[in-house]
Amino acid sequence: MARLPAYAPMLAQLGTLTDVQGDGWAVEMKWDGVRALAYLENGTVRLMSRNGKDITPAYPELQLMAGATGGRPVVLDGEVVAFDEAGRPSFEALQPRMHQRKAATVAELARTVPVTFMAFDLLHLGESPVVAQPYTERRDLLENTLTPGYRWQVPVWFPDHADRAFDSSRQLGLEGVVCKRLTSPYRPGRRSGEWTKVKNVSAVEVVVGGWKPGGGRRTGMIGSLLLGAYDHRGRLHFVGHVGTGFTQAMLRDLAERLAPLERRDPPFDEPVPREHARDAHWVEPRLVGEVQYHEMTGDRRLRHPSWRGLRPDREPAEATTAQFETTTGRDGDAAAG
DNA sequence: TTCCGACAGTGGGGTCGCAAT
DNA sequence: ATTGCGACCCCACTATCGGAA
Repeated sequence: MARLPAYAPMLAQLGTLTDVQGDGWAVEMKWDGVRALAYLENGTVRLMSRNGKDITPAYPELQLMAGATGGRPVVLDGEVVAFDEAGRPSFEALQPRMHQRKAATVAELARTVPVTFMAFDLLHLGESPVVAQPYTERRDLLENTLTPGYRWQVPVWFPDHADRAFDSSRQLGLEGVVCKRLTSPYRPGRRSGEWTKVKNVSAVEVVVGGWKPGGGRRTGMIGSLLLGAYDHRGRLHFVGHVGTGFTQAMLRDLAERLAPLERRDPPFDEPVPREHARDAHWVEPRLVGEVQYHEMTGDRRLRHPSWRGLRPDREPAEATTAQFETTTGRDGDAAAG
């Protein structure tokens, strides 16, 4: 029997809701997990990461999926997802699973969160590639080929109305939506607007409490900024770094503004972890800037932060941790004591 | 001519494994 | 035993270049 050919996953382009107005779109929820192509043949499941690494040993429970196609060899595109107690996809819950190089023991598995494979596309069926067929055809084939199981699903898609689906994704605490052209073929390894992702992002104001020098092309310039926000008692908390989103001009401007604010000690009212404090230059917490981010991590740090620019119209006191609480939902402020 | 896509290179949070201390 | 570092996973972003539109 012929071995299944290797594919590279098609990638989505980042866009906004205005990019996906009108007819002809399939709208799917965006799952916050690990992208994987699943090769099902000869009673086994082989999982390959976006970069072509074999990640099969990390997710042994997905081997059961091998029996879900009636013995037909297939290549599936999907996302490996872990869910938190609230039933929402949680990249944080998935992280302990991601680095497994060898098959996990039963005892190890019992201590971790099980994963679910969300199969959203079909690239190969039996002896034939189906990548040239349009989205709708591939989805029909997928739904008729893969029998859903306890640890794998074929998530639904919606025709058009990306705005409504996007609202739902926000309410459900999901990452956003991915819109795909109904007529588009699967283009392995390519990134184009035929797949457009629209992500839930939040913007907050933060105080610059320090900076770290850059390396490589950023040698002699700012590498990243150390950010803070004030709690309701006026204590300045460290909320992470931002190292992207700057243009060359912004980096020069920031360096000029930060130089006269330099001080000896960290301005934060809590210790900054040593690995973050190393090489850091501290400044008076006067500069307020806007940062876009995806979510807060369990350590109350910004995930996927990017710098938007200075906010000279804001006072440092306006950069509050309360901004984060409204975006993360539950909290309870127990950390303050 | 302009625009798009691919690539390289910078930066982030996080985990794990290994070598140096 | 601790620490530092790179290799992975997720990513945002800038700057550049060649080719398509």
